[in-house]
Amino acid sequence: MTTAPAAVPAPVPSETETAAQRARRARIISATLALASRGGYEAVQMREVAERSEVALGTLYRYFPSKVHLLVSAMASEVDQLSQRLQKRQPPGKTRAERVSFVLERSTRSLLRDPLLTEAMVRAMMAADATVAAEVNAVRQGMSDLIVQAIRGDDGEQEHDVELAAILQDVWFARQIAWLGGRIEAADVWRDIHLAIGLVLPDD
Amino acid sequence: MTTAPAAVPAPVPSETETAAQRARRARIISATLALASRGGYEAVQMREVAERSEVALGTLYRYFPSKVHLLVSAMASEVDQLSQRLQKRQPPGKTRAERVSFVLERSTRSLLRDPLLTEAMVRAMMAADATVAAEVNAVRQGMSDLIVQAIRGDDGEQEHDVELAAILQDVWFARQIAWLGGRIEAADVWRDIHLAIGLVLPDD
DNA sequence: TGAAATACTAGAACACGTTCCTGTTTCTGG
DNA sequence: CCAGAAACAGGAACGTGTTCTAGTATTTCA
Repeated sequence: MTTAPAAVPAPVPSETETAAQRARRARIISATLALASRGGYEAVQMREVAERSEVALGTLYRYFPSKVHLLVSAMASEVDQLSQRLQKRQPPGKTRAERVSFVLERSTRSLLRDPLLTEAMVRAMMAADATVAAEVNAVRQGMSDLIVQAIRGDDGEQEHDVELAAILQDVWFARQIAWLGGRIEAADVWRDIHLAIGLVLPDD
Repeated sequence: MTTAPAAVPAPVPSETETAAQRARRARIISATLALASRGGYEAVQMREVAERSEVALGTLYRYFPSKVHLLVSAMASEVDQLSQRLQKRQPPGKTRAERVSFVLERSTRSLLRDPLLTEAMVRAMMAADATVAAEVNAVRQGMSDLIVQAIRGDDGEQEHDVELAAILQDVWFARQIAWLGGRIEAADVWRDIHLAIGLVLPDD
C-alpha cells in the first residue's frame, strides 16, 4: 500500500491508441488464447505470455493489470466473435424455449469444443473481483444480448425478458463451473441447461 | 511429478480419528473462519492458519490438501449449522415461492452478515477443481436439501423439485459472485434472488 | 527542433501457495 | 514393554503472480 505514482496507467483500450499498441494488444490476446487452449488456466503464465507476445513483463501488466483481467478480456473478445456469428439472423424456433435452446446450445458447443480454453476463461470470470467489473460486464452483456434476442424472437420486448436471460446465464455459467469442478460430465452440462430452459421458459 | 510415496494421507475425516486429531481439525477450521471473517480470502494464509491453530504447515496440508479444500470444508461446516437451525421446522408460507423465499432469505442474510467470510468461502467454491468435488458436493447437497424441503412444504415430493432447487441454487451462488465482483450491491443480491424465485416457481 | 513526458525493455525482488527434508513424538501390533 | 510405522514440528526451498528499479526508446507539444 504505497502512495499512488504520478503516472496514470492505460488499462482500457483508448481511442488514442497507436498502431503499435493495437498490435501489441492483439499479440498478447493471441498468445493468451494459444496458451490457454493448450494447457488451461495454469498454463497461462504471465512470463510466458509476455515472452510469446514479444513484450516485457512490465508492459504486459500495463495493458492488463492482472492475469484475471487478461483472461476475461480474452473471453470478451471470444464472446464478441460468437455474438457476431449468431446475431446475423434470428434464431429459428417457434417458442421462446426453442430459440433460446438453439442459441445456448451453439454457445455451449462452441465452448466445450476447446475445453482448456473455456476452463481458463470461465475460471477467470469467477475469480474476478471489483477491479475487473467492467470487463466481466462486457462478457455478460454480450451473452445477455444473445439470449434476450432469442427470447423475443420476432415479437419484440417481453415481460421480464432481461431478468429471465440473467437467470439462464447464471445457470449456464454455474453448470460450466460444475463441469470444471469435475462434478458433472460434459454431456450433462447441456442436459442441465436444456432442462433449465424448459422450466424457466414454459410454453405459453 | 514424482512417484507417489508409500504412505497414504488422510484427507477425509475418518471414523478412526484420535481425539487429538479431531481437536486439531477443529482448531484449524476455527482459525480459518476467524481469519476469513477478518480479512476475506486473501487473509486466509496457510502459514498464518498453521500458526494460529498450533500446527505445523505440513500437518495443515495433511489435513487439508489445499487452501481451497480448507475453505470449502469450512463452508460445509457453516452450511451444516445453518441447515440444522433452519430444518427444525417447516418453513412458513402457503406457496412454494413463499417458503423458498423464507429459506433463501434467511440463508442470504446469514451470509451477508459476515461479508468477508462469505467472500472467502464462495470464492473457494468457485475455484474448486475436481480434487475438491466431494467437499463441494457436500455444500451443495446441504443447500439443496434446504430448498427442496421448502418447495415440498407439507405436500411431499413434487415434479422437478430437485431440478428447480438446483436452478435456484445456481442463481443464488451466481448473484453472490456478482456481488463479490462488485457488479451489484448487497441489496440487489436478495432482490435478484427473490425475482428468480418468482419466475421459476410461479403460483399454480 | 529539442526537451519533457510517456512507454517500453530487461531483469531483480517480493509474496504466498505448495512441496520437501530432517528430526522428534505418538500410535499400533506383537 | 518394544520395534516399526505413522503423524507431527520446524523450517528451507520452489513456482508463479505481481511489483519495482534502472536504463533506453518513442511520442508529444511548445
